[in-house]
Formats: sequence, structure tokens, C-alpha cells
Amino acid sequence: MKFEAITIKDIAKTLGLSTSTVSRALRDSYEISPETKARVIEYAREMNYRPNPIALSLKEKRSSSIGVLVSEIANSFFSQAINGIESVAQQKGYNVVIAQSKEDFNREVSALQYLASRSVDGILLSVSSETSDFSTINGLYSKGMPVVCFDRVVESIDTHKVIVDNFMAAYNATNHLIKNGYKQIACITNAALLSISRERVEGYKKAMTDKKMPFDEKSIGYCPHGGLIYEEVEEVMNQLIKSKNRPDAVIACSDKITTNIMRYCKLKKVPIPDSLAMIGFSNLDLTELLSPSLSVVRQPAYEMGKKAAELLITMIESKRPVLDFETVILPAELIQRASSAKRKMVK
Amino acid sequence: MKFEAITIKDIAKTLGLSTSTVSRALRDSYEISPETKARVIEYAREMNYRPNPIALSLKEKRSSSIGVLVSEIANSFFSQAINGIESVAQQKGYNVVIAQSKEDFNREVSALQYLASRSVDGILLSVSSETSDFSTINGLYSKGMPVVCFDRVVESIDTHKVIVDNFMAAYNATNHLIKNGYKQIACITNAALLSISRERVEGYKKAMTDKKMPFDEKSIGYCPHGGLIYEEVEEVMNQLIKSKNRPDAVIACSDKITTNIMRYCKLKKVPIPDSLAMIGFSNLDLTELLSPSLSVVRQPAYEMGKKAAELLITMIESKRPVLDFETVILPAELIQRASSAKRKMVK
DNA sequence: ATTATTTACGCAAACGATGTCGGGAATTAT
DNA sequence: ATAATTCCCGACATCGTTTGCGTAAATAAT
Repeated sequence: MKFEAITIKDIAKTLGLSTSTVSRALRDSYEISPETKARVIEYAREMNYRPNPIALSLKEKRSSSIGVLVSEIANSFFSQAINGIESVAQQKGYNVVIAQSKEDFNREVSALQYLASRSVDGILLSVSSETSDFSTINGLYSKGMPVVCFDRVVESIDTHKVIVDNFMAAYNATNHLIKNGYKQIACITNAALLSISRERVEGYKKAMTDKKMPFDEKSIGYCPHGGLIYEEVEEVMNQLIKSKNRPDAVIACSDKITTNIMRYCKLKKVPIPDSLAMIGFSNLDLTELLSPSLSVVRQPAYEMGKKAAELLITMIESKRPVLDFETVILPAELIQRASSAKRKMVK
Repeated sequence: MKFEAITIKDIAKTLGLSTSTVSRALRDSYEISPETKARVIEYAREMNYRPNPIALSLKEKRSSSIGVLVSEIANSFFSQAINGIESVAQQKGYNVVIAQSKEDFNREVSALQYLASRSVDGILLSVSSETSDFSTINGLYSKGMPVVCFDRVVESIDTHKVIVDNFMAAYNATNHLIKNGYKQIACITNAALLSISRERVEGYKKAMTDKKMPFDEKSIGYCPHGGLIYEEVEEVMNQLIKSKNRPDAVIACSDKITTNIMRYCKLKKVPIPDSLAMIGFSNLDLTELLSPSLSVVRQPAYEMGKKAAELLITMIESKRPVLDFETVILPAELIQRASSAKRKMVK
């Protein structure tokens, strides 16, 4: 089954003209007589002619499309970011090709390879949590593929980056828990080597040391798959709950980790916040409806996507190599709700 | 800034061969001597050569990509469906271009036009709630563009369709409320002309009449934007709550309507289920964590996406026009939780 | 009337890859 | 030794579109 669209050739044939004349008539060239123009335009409209973008791409060496590579679409942060990306792309005449890595390094590499081979003009990238080898993306970038990183950035490549102030976000979230009277605060985050993990852990550590709170490396739990798998969160939580210094509060550093901790507490009947307070990074729009209503760090996902897409399109359309790179740092929003309410003074 | 990939021409030039020879060597043609083959393959590997898919598309008149048009990516049902689509596409060598209508008819038409103009080999469509004029999609389909509808189908085109048994899903959900003792059951759904709305309303009506429950058209509320806008849900709820026959239970027929009713009840302090029980269509994976835990009708979104993509690719790859169409009807799952718990006998 | 200019269009090349055809050289058959 | 066959490879057209260049006819300038 095949869809055959009408081409300039068809128009030329029926109208007894050459393809060049038709092409020029459609582009309203001064070289074409008004009568011919009218004939061509009328017929093209009638037949609902649309230029074949593939032929254009081949000729122009650009596809007017951008690739987006994220770990998972079914994640509120990323789907909101994609919304932002789409809004810009649509407006600037680009279309968006989306690929998912599912936090899997091999899938990431093959997705990049695909996007690369000239089918997209640029790439918006948020690396998978497994990725520690950046040679694929580095290779593409050094060959001239415009790349903008967002959220999870690659330090080793020098390009535009759009991130959230992860340090401050985690610092503020931790501080909020401290202020509300919690003493043993744990931090559960993504894979250790991810930029967002490192920055968030730094923020957490800084808040803890600033306030001279007790903590050690055991207070920090890592989820190599970003919490995508319930069991990895369960394991980390089991460790923490059973440890000598059982935490009375936890800060969850990703969307999936946040919801999986809630699930864990529900299953294990750990009351929040009385037995364990929590605040989590999340972009779900119904965290207020959870039981208990959830304190969250909310990232400006839509704006991040928008900004990243704008930067990418600027790079793509720039005539000369871009050398001056921007790192846009947007603030996250701290929303205080019941899950991190003031600690009840027991004893 | 431009990314210039290596081409067959470049290889031909450096190796002192013709492009045809290089092409044949890479495709392992018997016409090429083993030595030449080895030289070409080795050099291509070294330079990380990849055929330009755009050139291929132009020649083969196919792009190996499929378009997906949904109302909104940031919707758990659709993002899960897209996951299913992607899994099939990836495996069959297609890539996925995603477009959103945002429940806006004009955006839907322009997205279809874009996808159409030969840049995709087929389209997976779930129409927007505003759409009542199907001429664009009908036109494309009649010109030979393979289309598979899923979830929200277009009756007027005869093609493969993948849906949920909306009638039974709504019937069972309503019955569940009846069994749990609720007397005045309202139904809030999407735009009236959407297939899913009609089928779900039919299921609701059947359950009500079967059990001789009182209801009239005023018990049914419609949200033209599919609940995407809080205010439209608010208005419908206000009407219902203030009506003479105030409902004691409600069935919400879409993801967004479900969460917005919960939000409404929280804001207006309507206790669930004591003052208003509810069950809603939802594919969120944390409805159990809501307060109260939410009874839901869960659709097999991933499977639907998978099946729809499989059918579409079959259509695309079929040599002769497909005439025998399948309508796949999958069952939805009813999950009973606190929000629709047995009615407390007041009075 | 001759030349210069404008008008309005067609021809051909290009983008990258593939497939058809054809042909020179080497090998085998007669 | 000549004819037939095989082996390798190159030239060319093609997909749809744009664009530089060429040019016939019409008009304007001399």
C-alpha cells in the first residue's frame, strides 16, 4: 500500500510546462508571467500540492527536524519538556523526532546513531543514567552536529546547556526538612555519575554540613536505573530503614524515585510524615492529591524544553560555528505540603 | 552550523572507484571482487559511513517512519500507548514522529497535512475531541495513506481500529457503583461526539436502566476539551452538585477529567467517597497513592499502542490494498479502591 | 532597419543512493 | 587462433525540487 502525492512534474505535464517554470511560479518568481503563475497556482491548490519535504531535505542538506532523546516519555518531567520543545519547533517550522533510551546505554547509542545520519538537523539530549561513555555524542558533536543538553548534561562537551539549579533545589529542600525539625535526613538519588545526581547530592551535603547535621555516605542511596524499577528503590529503602541511623526524613531526587518511595511507604505501612517525612523532585500535577499531599521540588520542565529548543535552533541556523555557549540555569520551585510538615515532638 | 556526513561519493573518490561499485560492495553484491569489497567495507567502517536515509527515502518512496497523532503527550494513557508503538516501530525498523493536537481541530489538520506530505509511511491516529469534520483524514486515506485509528476512532473510515471495550468498561464501572449502594450516579465524559464518549455513555446508560436506576440527560456532563481545562470540569461539577438530584457518585470517563474532579473535590471540600463516590478512567500508575485511593478503569494502553503499530506496519508493507479490516477490542481493567467503597448508610 | 534589452520560459545539474545496461579485460571453450 | 563466456566495474538514469544559465521571441532604443 502506498501513498503517492502529486509532484511538480505532474503539474508540469498536465499544464504543458517545465518543472522549473512550475517551481518558480509556485515560489512567485518575477520571471514568470502573471497568467502562467495564476494557472499553476490554481491547479496546485486544486490538487492540494505540497512540496515533498524529503526531496527538499536532500537538496538543502537539512531536514527541518530535530531529534529529542530522553530516558522515558512516560515521565511527567520529560513529557512536559517535550511540550515546550514542540511549541518552539512548531513555531519555527521544525518537526520533532522523539527517541527514548529507557535508561539503557545501548539504546541511547543506537538512537543517537539513527538521529545522526543526517535525518535530523540537531539533537536535544538528556543522557541516560547508565551513560558514562560519551564517545558517540562527542563524535557527532565534533563532526558538527548541533547538540544542546538539558536536565542531564554531558560535562565533556562544550555546548549550550539548560539545567535547573539542582544544587540550590536540593539545598533548599534539605534545609526545609531541617527547619521542620528532622534530624536524620537521607537522600536518595539517581545513578551516581549523572550530573543531576552529583549536583543534588552536593546541595544536600552542603545544607547538612551548614547546619552541622549528622550524615555520612550511607545516608545517600543511589538508584542506577533512576528509580524506574521499583525493586531498586525498595532495596535502598530497606537498607536505610534498617540501618542504625534510621532516617526520619528523606529527600527523593527524581520523579520515579519519589513515587516509588511513596509506594514503598504505603506497602510497608510507614506513615508519612510521622515515621518518615519526605520531599521529592516531581513534576506530576497531582502531587497535592496524594496521601499525604506531597512536598515537592518542581522543575520548570516546559520552560526548559522551550529554552533548549530555542538554543538548538539558533545553533542550527547560525551561519558560522557557534563558539560562545550559554548554560541556562533555571530555578526550581519548592512546594511545601503535608509530607514534610513540622516534626511532631515525640518523647 | 551543519553536520556533513560521509557519502558514497566520498568513499568512491578516495578509493578511486565509482559510486555504483561502492554501493554494490557495501551491499555485498556478487559482481564485486572480494578484494575491492574488503577495501570498501574496511574504509566505510573506518569512516563510520551510514547511508543517508533521506536519499533512500526519495528513491524508495518511503521514509520508514510512522506518524502518531494524539491529543496530548503529557497524558499517561497516550504516553504509555506511544511506548507500545515505539517498541514495535523500533523492532521493525521504523521511526516514530509524534504530533499533538492539544484537542484543537486546526492543529490536528495541520499536523495531518505535515505528516502526510510523504514524510511518513502511515499514520496512527487518535482524533481530537473537537474533531467532527473528518475530510482531511478521509482525503489522505482515500489517496492511499495507511491509517490505523486507536482509542478515539473515526467511524467514517474503514480501516483497522484498536479500541477498548468502552461499553463494557463503563457498564462495569457503573454497576460497581450501583452494587456498592450508590443511588444517584452521574457520568462525566469527553466531548459528546467522540466515539469513546458515546460508547462509555451507552455503557453507563445500560447499567442504569438494567438496574432501574434514576437518571436523565442532566446526569451526564460533557467536557468539550476532554477535561484538559480545569474550568470546564469545575463548571460541570458545579451544575451537578447544585442540581436537584445531586449525585452521590460519579463516573469520570477520561484521565484528565478524573484528576480534575479529584482536584475539585479537594478544593471544594467534598469528601470522597462519603459525600461523593467516584471511579474514573485513568492510566496513572499512582492512583493507589491518591487520597483517597482511587478506583479506576485502567486501559491496556501499551498493548493498544503495540497492536495499532503492528496493524499499521502490516498495512504499509502489504503489496496489495488491504481490504479486510480488523477492529481489535481489548478489555479494560476495573480496579476497586477506596474512592468507591460501599456507601455508608446515612439516616 | 538594425541593435539592445527585456520577458518568459526550458535545459541541465545537483543532492545521495540504487539499479539497469553495457563494455573492456581476462579466462575458457572450440 | 578465434569465439564465447565470465568477471568487474563504470556510465547513466532515477527519485522531486531548486537554481544558474541559455535562449527564442517580443519589445524598446537607436
